[in-house]
Amino acid sequence: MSKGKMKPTEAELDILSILWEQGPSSVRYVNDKLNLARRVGYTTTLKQLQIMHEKGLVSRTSDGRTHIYSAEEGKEKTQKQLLDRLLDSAFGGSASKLVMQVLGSHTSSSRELNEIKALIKKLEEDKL
Amino acid sequence: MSKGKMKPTEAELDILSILWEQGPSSVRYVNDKLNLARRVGYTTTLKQLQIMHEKGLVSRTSDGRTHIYSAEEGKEKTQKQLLDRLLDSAFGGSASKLVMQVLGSHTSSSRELNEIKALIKKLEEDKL
DNA sequence: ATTATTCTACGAAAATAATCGTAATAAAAC
DNA sequence: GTTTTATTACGATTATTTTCGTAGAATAAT
Repeated sequence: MSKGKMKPTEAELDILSILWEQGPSSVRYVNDKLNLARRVGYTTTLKQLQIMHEKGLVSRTSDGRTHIYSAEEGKEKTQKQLLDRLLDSAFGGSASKLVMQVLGSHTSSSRELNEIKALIKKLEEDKL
Repeated sequence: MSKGKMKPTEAELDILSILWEQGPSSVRYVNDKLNLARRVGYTTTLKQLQIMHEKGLVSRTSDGRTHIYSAEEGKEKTQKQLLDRLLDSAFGGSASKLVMQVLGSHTSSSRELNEIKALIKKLEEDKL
């Protein structure tokens, strides 16, 4: 199963988020976390993780009888992949359009805005 | 069919992009455009547009026998909806994280960067 | 006016995603 | 040691999305 550009589905992304936040986790843990947001059966989560394992989205080790799953791709890589998809499909490839959109409709702290400004400055300098 | 928060699927988004760019279009036109990127049968596109019409994603008028479809929701509203979804599912709700990601991995022109800077400045002023 | 082309409508198949039930087994509790 | 609980494996079902074939009607071409 080549670790190629596998695009996670919605449900898979929910699970990946948990693994990113928590690190290696058991099915039980992931399922409990999922159930904070919506009702999902244990075997559903189990099956999802098994499928994700086949796809190479997660790896797993054994702790006694139970399996411990970890996100295989880093958070950043997957985020980039999803962003690229959206950028392409909904924003005609214009990163700045996307940025304007999201900055305009979500509040960011001064600290966050400063970070963004710093990045822009860096980008401008690199351009010279 | 209430015009509520209908989330377009991938294939629907492809079509909406075309309608956004081109404005009101016939099935033939949309299908031709789609086929520049991938092979899709005419009746597939037709059916998609019919379904989107039922969902209220597009409206249509008649030009003789042929139907002319238009995107019902503005581009911006749909973009925001999709961004919100991604922001939530993959970026834990942090707009700045998303912005940093996308700015860091896609080139933007000086002009675009200036626009973004201007927006940030405005946001900072509003904050006072 | 006959034939070919171009539409829409509609059903249904194929593909993909998500859910769960049951069985087997291991571990834990009693 | 027997019963209860927890875990994996796996098939099957359901739901959703995508695709297309066929039929019938309107238009265009010959």
